[in-house]
Amino acid sequence: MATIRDVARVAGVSIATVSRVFNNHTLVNPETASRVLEVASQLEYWPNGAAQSLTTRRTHTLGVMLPELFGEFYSEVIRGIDRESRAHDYQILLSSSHSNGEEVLIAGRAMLGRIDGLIMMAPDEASIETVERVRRRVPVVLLNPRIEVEGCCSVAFENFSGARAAVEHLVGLGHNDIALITGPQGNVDAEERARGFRRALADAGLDPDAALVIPGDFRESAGYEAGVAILARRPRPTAVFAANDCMAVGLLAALRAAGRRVPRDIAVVGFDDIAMAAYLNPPLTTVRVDACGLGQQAVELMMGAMEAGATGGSVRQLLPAVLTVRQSCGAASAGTGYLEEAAGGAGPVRRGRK
Amino acid sequence: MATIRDVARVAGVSIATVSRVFNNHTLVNPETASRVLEVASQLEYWPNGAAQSLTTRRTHTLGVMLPELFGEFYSEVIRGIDRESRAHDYQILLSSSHSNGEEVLIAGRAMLGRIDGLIMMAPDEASIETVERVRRRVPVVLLNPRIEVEGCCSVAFENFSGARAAVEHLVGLGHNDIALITGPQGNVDAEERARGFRRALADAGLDPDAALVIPGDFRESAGYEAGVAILARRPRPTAVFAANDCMAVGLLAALRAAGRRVPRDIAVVGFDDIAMAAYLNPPLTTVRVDACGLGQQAVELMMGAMEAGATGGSVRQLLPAVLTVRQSCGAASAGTGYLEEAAGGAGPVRRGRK
DNA sequence: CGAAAGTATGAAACCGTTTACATACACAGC
DNA sequence: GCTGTGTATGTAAACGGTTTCATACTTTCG
Repeated sequence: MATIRDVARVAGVSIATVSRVFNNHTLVNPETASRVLEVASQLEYWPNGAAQSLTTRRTHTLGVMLPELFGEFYSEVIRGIDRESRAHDYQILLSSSHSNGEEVLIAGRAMLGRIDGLIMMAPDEASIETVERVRRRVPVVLLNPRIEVEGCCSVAFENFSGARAAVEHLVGLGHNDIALITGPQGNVDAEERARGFRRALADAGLDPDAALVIPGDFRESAGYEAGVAILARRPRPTAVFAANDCMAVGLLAALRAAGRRVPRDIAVVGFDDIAMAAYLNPPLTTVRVDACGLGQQAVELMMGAMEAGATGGSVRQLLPAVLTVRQSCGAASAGTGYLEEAAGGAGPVRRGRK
Repeated sequence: MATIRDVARVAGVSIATVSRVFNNHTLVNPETASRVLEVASQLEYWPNGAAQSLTTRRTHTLGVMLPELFGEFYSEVIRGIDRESRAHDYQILLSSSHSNGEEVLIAGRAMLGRIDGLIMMAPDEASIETVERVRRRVPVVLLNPRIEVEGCCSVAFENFSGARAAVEHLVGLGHNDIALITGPQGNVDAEERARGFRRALADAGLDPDAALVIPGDFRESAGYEAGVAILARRPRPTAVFAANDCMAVGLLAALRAAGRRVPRDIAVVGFDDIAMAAYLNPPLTTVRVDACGLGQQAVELMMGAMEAGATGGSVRQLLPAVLTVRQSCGAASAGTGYLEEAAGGAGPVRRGRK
């Protein structure tokens, strides 16, 4: 509760001097300084953050806005952001699970004056107004943006080429009736992955429009239901590409419940490479994206943008999405997925920085 | 960049009126109000958060401090905090991965004046000073505290009884040579779980000191190494209790790599019930704790504490830890763990709120 | 010895809000 | 025509810091 004034009074100096001591700005008499420090610690004086950022216009805080905080992917992103922010001495102000543009606007408003920059995940049309308004005061970095915004940096995954590689792999294994379980409509990642799926089929001389496409929503339950639908289909597809791993998990469960063997009866490929993918039965072939790295990249771009101020251009960055072959696609001949990766005596692998 | 003064000037009113319009405080002439609103939107005026919290002394932000942001457990906790905060219109200021007391203190200092309350995870001796200092200004809620702090609410899991139930279950299945893989030294959860382990053995007439205890650190790799050590032991334990699921995952991998079957050769029980536990091969018997619920509870206690101000007592809350029997312990006779839970046509279960 | 340069500190303006208090006006009741 | 009551708005003082500029006191040096 002690303010800078209290410290000044007790120490017998002016508030300017106290401020100088705490920001070791200009040279202060060492004797005075130690006296001030002494009094400050006695009074348990801690500078008030709000007041500081009001005058300095710096908050040492990064705003983070997510559409939802659901599933492992998002928490990995946050972990990446958090880790990198800490390295740069920034804290993060989190606001998530906004379902519509109005909410996003309110959240953005609440952040204003409290952040030095904003990292926004998967902005869509509804949140574009917020982005524009925030952008006029602090730098904004977009994660997997649906639409690029003039003057904003962005980081995204190579969803398209990742999905294409996955489906090409299935085609290469001899499959020519491949089903797709899509992500939620309107989701960029989902759409890009669907586009990659179609392109791979087309490139292989197959008709994308003839393929079975089941709408999903990135959740496990959607995968389960899709599995039921796929099993009912005649002729039955010989392979399925799920637009994310969560749905692949549900799909595997549905197939198992029906007594089908994977990959013998049906091959399955997912997307994301979540932590449990390697532990599934069978280990899931999927496309690996480094969610944590995405967050880190975003922070690094942000640091650059803050340094450059309004003069900096807007960097667009693409992070790789790499096909990771395990057993659910039927390509791997031996090993257990987990062991393959863990082998070498070094113990289990961890997905770490970069 | 427009301030309240700009709006006032253009609209031809005083700043007080503008402020009143935005806080729809006392009655303002509707005509004046709409004019102010009009000007404000034209000027893209957004109130400055830092300035607001300086005068009102409310930030609508909760501080969250974690020792590390690693593994699914923590991200679940954050999700719970985030979700509940949003419901109460609070944002969260996150600061994590502090390795020593000094860092915690700095982080706490940076938060001061920016938060209305602090939720601190797993505080130890090193961070106690920070807690004490913060506590003098805003309410503090402790998560799984190593030491209770006078005047702080806290939420924790019933680690002790959960672990005891797990080990009792193994004993009930006929095991009398049970090994323990511990968590990191100094971690409360780890120690409580170890205590539950010993108690269960003692209650069953077995000597806790005779049991094989392997020090771990909650990471997968520690579980793997522990597995190797356990297999080398003669006579070989017939069951293992891992202090968390991550280590159980590593353990299972080590056992599989050595060609041992679980639970036929060795029974395994974990703790936490992370998402992948039900998907492991075999599905992992473990003790379920609701990490997300922990976060939510913390926020609810915080809301109460903020309302009560300094007058409120300090609530201590315990959340249940429930044994969840799957197949790795050898008790379940049929089903696949996943299917058992997912059965009923309702699709896969999700761990949701409460 | 006096001017110039350097060091240590204080006074006061400012950051962008909220809010207690004062003021101004309109209208009712006597 | 006063006084009393509402309503609508303005003035100015906080809130807790940072920072520019001014001031006072030492040194240094020609």
